[in-house]
Amino acid sequence: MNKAERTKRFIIEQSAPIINKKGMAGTSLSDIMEATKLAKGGIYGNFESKDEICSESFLYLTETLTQQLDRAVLSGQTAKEKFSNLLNAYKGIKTEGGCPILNFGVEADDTHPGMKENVKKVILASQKRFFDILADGIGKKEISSDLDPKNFSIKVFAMIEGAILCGRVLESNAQMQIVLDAIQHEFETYLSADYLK
Amino acid sequence: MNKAERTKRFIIEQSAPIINKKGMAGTSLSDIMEATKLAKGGIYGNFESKDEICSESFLYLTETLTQQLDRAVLSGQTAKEKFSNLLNAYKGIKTEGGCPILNFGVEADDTHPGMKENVKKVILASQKRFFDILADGIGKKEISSDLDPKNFSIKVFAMIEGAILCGRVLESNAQMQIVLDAIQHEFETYLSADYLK
DNA sequence: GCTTGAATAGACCGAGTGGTTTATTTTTGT
DNA sequence: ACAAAAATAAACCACTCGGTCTATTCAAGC
Repeated sequence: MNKAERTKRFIIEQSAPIINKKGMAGTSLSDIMEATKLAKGGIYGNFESKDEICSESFLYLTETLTQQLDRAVLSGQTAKEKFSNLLNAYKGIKTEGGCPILNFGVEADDTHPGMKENVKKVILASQKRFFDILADGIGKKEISSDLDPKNFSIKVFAMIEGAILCGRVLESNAQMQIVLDAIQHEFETYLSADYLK
Repeated sequence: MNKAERTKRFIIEQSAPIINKKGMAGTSLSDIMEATKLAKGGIYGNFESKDEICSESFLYLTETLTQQLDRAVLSGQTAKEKFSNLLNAYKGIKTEGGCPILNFGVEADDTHPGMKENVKKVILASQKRFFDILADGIGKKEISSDLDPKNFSIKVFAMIEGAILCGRVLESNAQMQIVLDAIQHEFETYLSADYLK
């Protein structure tokens, strides 16, 4: 990684949490300059525009998140373990400023069609992460085929994002805990007897 | 309602959907001037600051919403009817720019403590609307006491807000429909036999 | 170790920001 | 109809915005 690449990465690392917190419109170049201690030229030598910094920040944030979640899934053997680990990973995540899907999604939906496409991809990938675990578990008779993996994935993802919102506004993790417990409980009702420890 | 009050209301009516769409930071005075066809003096004669317009816009949006939802609840006799009507009302709502709880909540959480308090109240009131129906239904033996009204309200609200986010970003109502159907179905499993038509 | 090209700081740009003031017009109560 | 009060338009304010440009500094390849 040469100097330019290192600087680019450094700028994104410093900017991403700020943009995630204050929003794209709410973050100014001077915010970024202050966070990076770089002058304007140093920023624009590495990026075309503020928009580009926002895009790459979103990518950076979601990649970090994806890594954590994927690792949690991989650390499980059975579908039950994978699902539970994934759920727990969502609880453990500590992205400064909250979930970037929520933050960027809400801001982009009416104003930034390009960014909306990025968020769209991440939402579908997040739901697919649940879906794959469930579909695989059903295929292996670990999970009852009464469970509709598509609908359940959608429901679980919606619940988690909603709980993140509530958690941020209410300044409490209580509701997230309630939601995750409920999901875990409902999931277990679909487990085949052999897998219910 | 005298002229001043009418003008104030007019400005809020015109501004609220814009702020709901573009966000507080993303909406400029000139946006509001253009929407109202008023000059800057006309705006600042009626409001102290842009912040005040944002606050009153949020109040206006949520009051409108609250009315629709409360009306849906009142139009039902039994807990089952009330709950189903409320769920359906959420589907029918057509607030320009999406749910203000989501929009304002996400933008305010890290930057506007006052606004965050406003959103907090509306979230709790929204959850309470579900809670009251459920608690009442349980009291009247219409709903099984196996259902925890507090946890279920939280779960349902989170799911709906998450589904709104997905609907906006994915530009489709499909996920909202899936989520509402799932809630309705789960709710019905708790209905006492007498009330299951 | 020098040359070359990349990286940087900071002055500068025009446009737009939220907000104020003033002079004028419009509405209102009598 | 008229006087008082409210409402308005628009010029004006200082400041910040995103973005450009140039002169200088830096780091790397030979």
